Amino acid sequence: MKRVFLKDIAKDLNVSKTTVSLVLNNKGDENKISQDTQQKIIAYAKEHSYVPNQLARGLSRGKSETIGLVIPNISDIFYARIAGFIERKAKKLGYTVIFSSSYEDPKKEGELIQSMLNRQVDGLIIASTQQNREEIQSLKANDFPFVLIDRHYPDNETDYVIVDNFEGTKKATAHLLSLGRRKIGFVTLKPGLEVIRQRLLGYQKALEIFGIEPIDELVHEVSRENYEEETVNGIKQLVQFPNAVDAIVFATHYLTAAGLRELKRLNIKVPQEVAIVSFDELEAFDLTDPAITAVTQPAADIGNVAVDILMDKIKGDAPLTQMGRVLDIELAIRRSCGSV
Amino acid sequence: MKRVFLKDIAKDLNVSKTTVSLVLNNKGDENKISQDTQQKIIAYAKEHSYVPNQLARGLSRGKSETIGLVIPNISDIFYARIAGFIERKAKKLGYTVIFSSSYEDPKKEGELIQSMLNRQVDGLIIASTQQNREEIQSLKANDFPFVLIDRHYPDNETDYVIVDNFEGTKKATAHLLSLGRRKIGFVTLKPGLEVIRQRLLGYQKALEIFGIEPIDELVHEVSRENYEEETVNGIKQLVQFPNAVDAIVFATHYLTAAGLRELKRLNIKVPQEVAIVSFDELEAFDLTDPAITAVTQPAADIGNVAVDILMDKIKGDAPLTQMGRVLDIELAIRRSCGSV
DNA sequence: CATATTAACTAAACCGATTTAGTTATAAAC
DNA sequence: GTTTATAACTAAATCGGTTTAGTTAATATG
Repeated sequence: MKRVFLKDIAKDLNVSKTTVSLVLNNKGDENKISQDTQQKIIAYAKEHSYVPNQLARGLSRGKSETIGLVIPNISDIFYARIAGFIERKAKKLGYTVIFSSSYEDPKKEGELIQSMLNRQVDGLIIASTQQNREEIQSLKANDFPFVLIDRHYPDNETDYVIVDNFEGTKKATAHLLSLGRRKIGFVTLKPGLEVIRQRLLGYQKALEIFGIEPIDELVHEVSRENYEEETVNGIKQLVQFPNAVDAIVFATHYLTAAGLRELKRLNIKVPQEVAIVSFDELEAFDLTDPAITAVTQPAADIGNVAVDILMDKIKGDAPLTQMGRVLDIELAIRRSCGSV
Repeated sequence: MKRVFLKDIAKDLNVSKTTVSLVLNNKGDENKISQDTQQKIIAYAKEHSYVPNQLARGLSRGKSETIGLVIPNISDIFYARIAGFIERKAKKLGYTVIFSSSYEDPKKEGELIQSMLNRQVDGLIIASTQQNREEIQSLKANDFPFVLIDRHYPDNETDYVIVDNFEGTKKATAHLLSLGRRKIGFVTLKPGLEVIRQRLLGYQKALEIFGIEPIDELVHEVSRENYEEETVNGIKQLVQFPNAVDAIVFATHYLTAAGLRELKRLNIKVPQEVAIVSFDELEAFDLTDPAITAVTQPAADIGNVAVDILMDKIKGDAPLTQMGRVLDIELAIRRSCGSV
């Protein structure tokens, strides 16, 4: 039951640590260790269930077989799903994942990245607050393997895997417009994130395509910290504005949930009076009353592609060019937009 | 920009590694290092943004300031929420969290635990598949710090933080009964997990209290791998059984979602024809049609208490007795049970 | 003035692996 | 019968810290 180390195996079998290490790392043959000795060592290791100390191994090899995941919030189902795919794929490749949530705090994000570097992660996957250009650039300058997901620095040449946010809200808004809605509100987060800006632009683009004059008051921006209350206020304004909206696009799943909650409280019929569409979704959005039309994000692809790219980087056989991958999003059409 | 090590600081300042190490670990005073020297070292370290290599430190100290989290599935919002609280609290205490999902595979769970031990985690938080009694017992035998969450081995004396599953379904079922429902179905997972057994027992207990004869056919057990299809079948059976049910209790959030989906497809009015109650919930359960009455689990408490107990263990100042904490659950009453 | 004490350090072992640069004994080549 | 090659190993350095057991010089004590 007591732990056994390389040293112990070596001593007990009267061979050197070197030999044991080579054999257990499958380098026995190439180092011409006799089959006999190899068998002995392997058998002994198995019997005593030897497992190498990863700290020691990591220290001496200069790598840890660990990748770091820095996201805004592991409790957000969107990131939780991505984390699941990343973990599964990483594990398959022999890597362990350590994660930390930044809660959208750039300072904290910087610390987390540092702390992961101290822990000698071999690579990083980051859904950045996008306020850490320095930090990211320094990673790049040091040729440290990393991939940005969900959010990237558009003018920074890095590897990234994101979704087409612009196209997402454009598609969503256009769908509402094509169904005859004309006064379309947009409930979103206060500016700061490029993804949020893209979603706004997509919304505006759709209006433009349909020849609708955008009205500033129809765009309601809430703070992340106090989004529930502010969304409530936003909805109240949007539905009583001199010319009230006949549809609302929400920029995130939680804004949608908060918004729909308030619409119900106000007894506003969805979609008859106000149709709604959500960017991103929660798991029960097909069961809500009404079921919510939503832009769905390919969490599996984001996670898998990110790990793929990162592994290329870590292995060093990555193409020299930085790789940006913009994944398509889909619009899951349900009752809340009034078309079904 | 280039990394600096203890050695470098020592050389540049003409002091020994020992002195530098002591000072940077706040042991300067107790080792009577002069204020002068301390200032010099601290200034130098800050200027060159020295950060210790955690692998080296971990190796030599025999601990890693890392805790391992083994859960069934990080993408399940229930575990994702718990993970968030664990991470936040752990971080505050200077610990990093590494996580892995077992996907309910006991073998995999065992490997994950091993792999975390190799990585020299200082402690483990495990939501076990409950098929690894050996592994857990061995942890305990070796006095390795760990806490079970969500699921525990009832006859194994370990620390754990769980919720009162029995009371949960009992409360839920009793609520339906008190509203006059008499034919109550139970859609649950195939046996295997103690938590699932407890939920079944709670359901049965409530029936017993109300003097209702339990009917085997009203309990429908589905496999985890194929739960969607089997839940669909289960619902079909439950509503057409010679004497069809007037209510259904679901044992997990995803069974509820699948079940409600099917009830809607069958155009069965909820709660008029069939009332439903869920054990555990999804984020939009208050927005579904109808809003779903659910037993809510205190994810924050589970996470926080688990970390508290684990830290006591790690610090070694834990009470010698094993600590079991059974947290209360609440019933969030919404429209699906027909009372509102 | 010899001895004990203390302040301010440091050399070197150690944690548990990996890896480089050899060594030794035997077999093959000339 | 040397020399060369090869098979089968191993000693020791290394990774970057922590920590134990001293050392040295200055000061205090009797």
